Amino acid sequence: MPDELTLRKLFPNLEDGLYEELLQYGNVRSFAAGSVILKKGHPIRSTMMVIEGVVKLSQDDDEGDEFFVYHLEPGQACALSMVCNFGHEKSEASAKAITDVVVLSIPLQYMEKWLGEYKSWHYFVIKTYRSRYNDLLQTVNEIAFRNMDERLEFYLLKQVKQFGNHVKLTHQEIANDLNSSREVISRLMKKMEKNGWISIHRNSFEWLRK
Amino acid sequence: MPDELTLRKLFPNLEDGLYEELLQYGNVRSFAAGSVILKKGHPIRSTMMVIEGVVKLSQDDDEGDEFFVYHLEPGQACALSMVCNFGHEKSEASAKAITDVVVLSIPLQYMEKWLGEYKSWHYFVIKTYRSRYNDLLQTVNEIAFRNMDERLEFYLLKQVKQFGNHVKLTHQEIANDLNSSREVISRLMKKMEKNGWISIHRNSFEWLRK
DNA sequence: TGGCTTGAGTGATTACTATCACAGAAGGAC
DNA sequence: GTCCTTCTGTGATAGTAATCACTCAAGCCA
Repeated sequence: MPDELTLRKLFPNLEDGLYEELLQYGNVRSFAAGSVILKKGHPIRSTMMVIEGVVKLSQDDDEGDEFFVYHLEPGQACALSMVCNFGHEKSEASAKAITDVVVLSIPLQYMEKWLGEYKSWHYFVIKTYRSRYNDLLQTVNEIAFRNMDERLEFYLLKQVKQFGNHVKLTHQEIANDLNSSREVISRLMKKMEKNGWISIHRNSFEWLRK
Repeated sequence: MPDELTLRKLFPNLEDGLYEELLQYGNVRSFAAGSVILKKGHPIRSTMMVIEGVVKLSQDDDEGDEFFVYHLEPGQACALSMVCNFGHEKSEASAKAITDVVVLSIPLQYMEKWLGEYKSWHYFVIKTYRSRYNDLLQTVNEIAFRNMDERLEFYLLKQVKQFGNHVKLTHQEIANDLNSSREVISRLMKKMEKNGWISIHRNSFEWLRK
């Protein structure tokens, strides 16, 4: 359960009154590691501000494949769930709790109301969009121009940055995130291990290279 | 040279005073078809609102390859050039005039000033982000999950939607936009022609399918 | 008209990735 | 320990796209 001090640390530079309203009208919601927060095709009724844990955003296709787009960490908010004040669109992507997660869920009417009342809020919203937009651009870059070995390297580095040198992921999970196949990932990681970049364990790997 | 009426038509629902300020402080800039409006790596000093013509946004890699991301048409604005009020970032992408283009260029200080003064302006900015964000998500979807034949079909349809049934593009240009090669595009388009979807001319093609 | 440039068509080859088919290893359950 | 499930490693094969090497066609222009 977040208090005002936590909010101030995670989401700095908002107006005083806004912190109070966030606490008053936001709903604290917890998700266990592995659970689905937002599913493709479902309507979005609130904005998520991440308080604790890591949320994985994926782009889904019609066959149920999930393509990793980016992580949200504490202090970040979901851009997808900010679009809906202008319509009642459905989610194109899905969000999943990777670790245990606590979010502050802001009902859309407040989301919109505060846009008019708090300058810091609309800066926050715009900043959120900007960050997620840049993340997406980088993703486009990688899948448009890079081969699987480079994409895997970028991907693993993102995981290491998020979870530390020892990352718990199976080859199958990595393959899903990159829309590839387990065998391909297995081979490429074996090569990285031979080069001394990583060491491979069951269900996890360790990043060795500086 | 746009007048207030034109602006009102292209960018509806802004406040009265804002139209006047747009005309007063925005700079009208024209670009000939084919010229480069914004280049990767250059700092962004203003926001572009498209008045006339079509602007192509591309994501560039380090080797100079350009990957088509989306079109901007009259009444739209460039999300990329809206990020900079929070820093002095450089462009990750490039913008090119496809037809003769007229844009209203808004210096960043006004861009930011109006965010505080005009509610309609920050809605406009957020709406712009939202649209471009969704465009990007669709792009990710296509390159992550689709084969070249499907991506080509999507691509050609986007061109047709933008320029009408008869589109002037060489196979080489299409290949560049999709980060593919001329021969591949040539073969796939030949197949589409055999299926009666298009007819191929020198420097152009025609969309036949309903 | 003939040369020249640019764009398009097509076969052959190569590279990368996906898929199939297993074998073997690790670890939990009993 | 033994069984069983899950994860990983690896060869063989197939499919898609990129690259190479040409030929041919269209249109300019002198």
